[in-house]
Amino acid sequence: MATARLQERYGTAVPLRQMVSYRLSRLQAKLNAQATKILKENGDLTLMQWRILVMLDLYGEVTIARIVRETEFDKGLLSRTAKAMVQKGLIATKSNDSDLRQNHLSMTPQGRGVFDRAFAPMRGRQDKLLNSMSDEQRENLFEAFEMIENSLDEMRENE
Amino acid sequence: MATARLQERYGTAVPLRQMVSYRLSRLQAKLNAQATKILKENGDLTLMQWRILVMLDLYGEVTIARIVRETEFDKGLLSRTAKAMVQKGLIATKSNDSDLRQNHLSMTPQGRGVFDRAFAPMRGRQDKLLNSMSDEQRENLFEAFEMIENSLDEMRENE
DNA sequence: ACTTAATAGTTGACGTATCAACCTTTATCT
DNA sequence: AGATAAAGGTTGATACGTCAACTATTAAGT
Repeated sequence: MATARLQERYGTAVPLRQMVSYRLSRLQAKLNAQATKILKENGDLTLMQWRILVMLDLYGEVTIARIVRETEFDKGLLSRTAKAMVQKGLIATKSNDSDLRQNHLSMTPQGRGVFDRAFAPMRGRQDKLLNSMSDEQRENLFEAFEMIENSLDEMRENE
Repeated sequence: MATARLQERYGTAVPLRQMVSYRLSRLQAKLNAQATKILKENGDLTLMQWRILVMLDLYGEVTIARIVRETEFDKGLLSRTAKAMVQKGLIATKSNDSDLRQNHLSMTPQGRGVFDRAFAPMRGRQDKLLNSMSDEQRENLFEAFEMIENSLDEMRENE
């Protein structure tokens, strides 16, 4: 493989369009920028703050460890973000008597208000993104995500 | 992922699996981590350094502005990365007499050597990722990327 | 029971990405 | 030509993500 590439080699690499990692990182950067902007304009949340609120909306009350298990976000980042959210009055913490390590997070009414305000535009943008494709395409896309992720997880194990 | 745990949903939100932005950012984080590791072990490049080398391999000689146009990477980041690569002897710069603003980047032989060494493992991982799906699935995936990106670009225009 | 391992969470260090300000040089407009 | 805008590139401030070290608490192993 490397030997076949010894001469003229402009374009020996895969074309840009087909570079998975690059394509994804570019797409993700755009999604990120858009979400960040919408959130800033609708309650001034950061993306990670929004994500924590989503978890609280989904599960009602969660620990940081649970969020880590569900999402694989970094626990350090989560810890810092949660701290800031408590200071802003968006969430409350409650320690668990039967396990003193745990710290349960929950939305405050104010947090709920901010979440509700950001929800519609965030949902709207997601729908716009997905509405450009058919149900089947959408399902295929999520399947592809899973396949790639699985294959990444596998590679990580075999080393 | 923990599917059994996902039952107790009282949120208004979409289930996690279907949150495009979240799914993509997680996938991208994993791809990123893997690539970073491979590059570190095969010549000690950073991801951005690798990407610049890929551009040089594809196009022979490029300016930063050209890379920005092709990839939409941040020009500040590119500038800094290129500077570091010159110091490491991976690339050379040559100013253009007919336009003194421009600065053309090209690979040094050493840069070529490093690129060649990293190429096989990087290509291998990409193939592994894509080989887990059929040609059709693969094509659909890239199409989906394009659709989402287009719909993002559109939204950005309409505001 | 007691030692060791695992889990929950916090913190600091560091690299990377993003954004805006700025300087130069070239294009455009009148 | 002269003024203004646009393009190429650099730099600084700042936010974000990642990793590892560390404390406290609980679970497991023998």
